Amino acid sequence: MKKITLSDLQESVRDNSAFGTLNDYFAICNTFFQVIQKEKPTRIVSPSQSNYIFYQYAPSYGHKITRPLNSHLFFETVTNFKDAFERFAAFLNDLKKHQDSAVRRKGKQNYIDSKEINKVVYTVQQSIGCIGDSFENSNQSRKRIGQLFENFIKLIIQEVGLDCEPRTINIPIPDYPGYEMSYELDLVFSRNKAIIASETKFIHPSEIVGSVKTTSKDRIDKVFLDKYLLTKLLGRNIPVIAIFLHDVQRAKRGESIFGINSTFKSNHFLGYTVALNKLDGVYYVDPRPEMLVNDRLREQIHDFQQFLIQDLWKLSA
DNA sequence: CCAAAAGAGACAGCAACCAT
DNA sequence: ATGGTTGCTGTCTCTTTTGG
Repeated sequence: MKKITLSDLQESVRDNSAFGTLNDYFAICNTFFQVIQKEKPTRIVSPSQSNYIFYQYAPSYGHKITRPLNSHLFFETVTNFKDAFERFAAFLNDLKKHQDSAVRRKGKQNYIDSKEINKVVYTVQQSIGCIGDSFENSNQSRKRIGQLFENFIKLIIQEVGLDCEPRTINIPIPDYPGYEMSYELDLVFSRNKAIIASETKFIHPSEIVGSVKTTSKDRIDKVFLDKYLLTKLLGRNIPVIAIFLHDVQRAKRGESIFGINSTFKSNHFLGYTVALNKLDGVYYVDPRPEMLVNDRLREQIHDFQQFLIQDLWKLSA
């Protein structure tokens, strides 16, 4: 059998046809751990925040450094991850069967309390991110990582039984007859199966718009603007939610190149909330500590697991 | 008052999609 | 095919705020 290397994984990330099912995501992550175990890249603990670590790849990959990984969420070992992914898949199956948040009453409370859903999603996506960080062409990697995260979330939402697809809609511009804006939406989802296929250029009242990005950064503005524009130009309230993986990046901190920076602009977030509109849900797989501490932020920002178990069902009820 | 941290903005190159 | 538009994200740099 051929030995699997990091460049094989790079190949997979570049392959646009390689991620049609959740199992494809399991497979690449699982393989990533095998490669890590074999090639043993240097593991570095961030001096500025000790729960974040980096891997540094071998000389043959240019000593490239991965993105920061939150060790509270990242599994790091093959067996732990394998078991956790199986529990994750089984839980999605339960959600699909019951079609509401009631599963939490059926002996699943321990699993829910463990917050393992966030860990599985985080580990899968960050392992893909780490593979991307070994690319020669970093911009190609960024593009693919963003696409793969969007696709991953789409598959999860589909897996619990909803319709969910990216969509480009045309919004008519009032006062300018014949003119319309073309507007790309990351995800549109609904429990109302039949309706979606028929109205692909518009948003049906039962549908929710989801914006999916790995970090909010300066693009948080766009999410608020989406809600504002869609609601204003379509003449009715359009529910818009946002799903982010995290909001940290590596940064030089004094002498060290292994520092951590937050990329979440909390004051802009609150400013947009007041001046434009409140979003219908903001979810992080790896929330920043301030989001859980600050009362204003805590009202609006929750973790991804809560979206999947509770809010998704309330929103689309 | 100064150093460090946080905030904000700019940028890179690629990809997807669409109209022509 | 071609060109225009929109979108992707990690890092660098510059500015502002913080805290001792």
